[in-house]
Amino acid sequence: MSKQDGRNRLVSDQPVADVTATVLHVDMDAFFASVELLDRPDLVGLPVIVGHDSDRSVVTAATYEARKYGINSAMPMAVAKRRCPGAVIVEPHFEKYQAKSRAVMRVFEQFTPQVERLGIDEAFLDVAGALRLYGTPWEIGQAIRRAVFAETGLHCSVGAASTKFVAKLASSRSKPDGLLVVPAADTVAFLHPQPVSALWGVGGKTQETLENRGLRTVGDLATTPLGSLVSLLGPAGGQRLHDLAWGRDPRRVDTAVGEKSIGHEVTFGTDLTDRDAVARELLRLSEKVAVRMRRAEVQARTLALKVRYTDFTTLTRSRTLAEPTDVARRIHLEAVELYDVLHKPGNRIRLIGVRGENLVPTAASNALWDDDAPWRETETTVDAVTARFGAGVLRPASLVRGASQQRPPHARQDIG
DNA sequence: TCTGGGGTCCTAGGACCC
DNA sequence: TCTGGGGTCCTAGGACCC
Repeated sequence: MSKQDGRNRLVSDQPVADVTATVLHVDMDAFFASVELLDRPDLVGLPVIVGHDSDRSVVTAATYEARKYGINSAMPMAVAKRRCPGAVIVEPHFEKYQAKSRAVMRVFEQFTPQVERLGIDEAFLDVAGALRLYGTPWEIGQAIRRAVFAETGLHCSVGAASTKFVAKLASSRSKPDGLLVVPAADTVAFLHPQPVSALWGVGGKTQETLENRGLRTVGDLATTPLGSLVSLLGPAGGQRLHDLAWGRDPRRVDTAVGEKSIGHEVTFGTDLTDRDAVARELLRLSEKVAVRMRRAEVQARTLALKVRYTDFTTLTRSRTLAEPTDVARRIHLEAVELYDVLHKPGNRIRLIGVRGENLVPTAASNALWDDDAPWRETETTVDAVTARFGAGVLRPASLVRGASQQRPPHARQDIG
């Protein structure tokens, strides 16, 4: 069974026979920092911080040795350096993390195709169909941890439960390098002593709201009438927290979760005041966004601009287009127009960002003007195009290769 | 202590339509 | 002349997560 160890972890260090905890959450331990240590074995055992060593940056990741000094990710680098002046600061290498991430995900897929990636260094696995082949969730969890280490040299922690949320909480309680199985029957007993901040979606603000009402543990939330939680947190938030407090989490492991938006943003080393300098940055960001959208074969129906001023005031402005786009110049044009409405001489811009939202698959609309794709006039394509742009678009001229680069004329008019 | 960059989800108000 | 309710879309802001 599970037990608390000297480091305040909860771990299942002996085999657990349970077969109800078929949702696994695997979370890499101090992922970015651990990847860096693979190339720098001389730093093992030292407090290491991954991040840019500059005024305006924050900690991206920290080894457990650094965390002993109270250093956490998202903490301002200046604060981290003050807390541990001897810490070694290492520049991040995201391509390296991406590569390791792919290697780790491939290990997961050896155990089950039911893998839902969650960010770069975690995943949910539904192992219900793998029990016959690989044994109990406990045995599968241990096998995964061994295989990940053998394949990548990295440690991970595994939580096993009957729902996603409890599995995720279990992995976090078993860190680092642990495994915790929470059988379905033990769920409520496991949850109720936890602090409210253990619940998914309870951050600093919500925690404060709840504690002001005397609600400190998950058990407190569970015994609070649903109506009280709803009036405190809104209909969705109240219902969700009440459900989670009783271990109810209807979300299934979903292998096909696609991106809902694609964006890039940048914080300047020195604030910008010049409108044209901002416009140039917007072009750079627009190009990055466009490239990623084309790679993902999606287009954005809505474009959003984000601006943060010196005093940290943050504004967003967005516009929904008459037809979706993945073209950098077009994204840039909209972003600059949105910015020009806000621009005032003397404004000091700390951050600027561009994001494409309301993503739609590229195929149907692009078939009209994509020179690389041979035009195939099928009934379904015609129907799809007609539904989107109206019948007038499908004039013979627009079907000629070469002329196809032109957008349907009327699609231009009602933009903006 | 002074706050990155990638995202998701929720709320609320207004427009618009039936 | 004054006034309904529901549904959907759009926009802006904020909390939260990794």
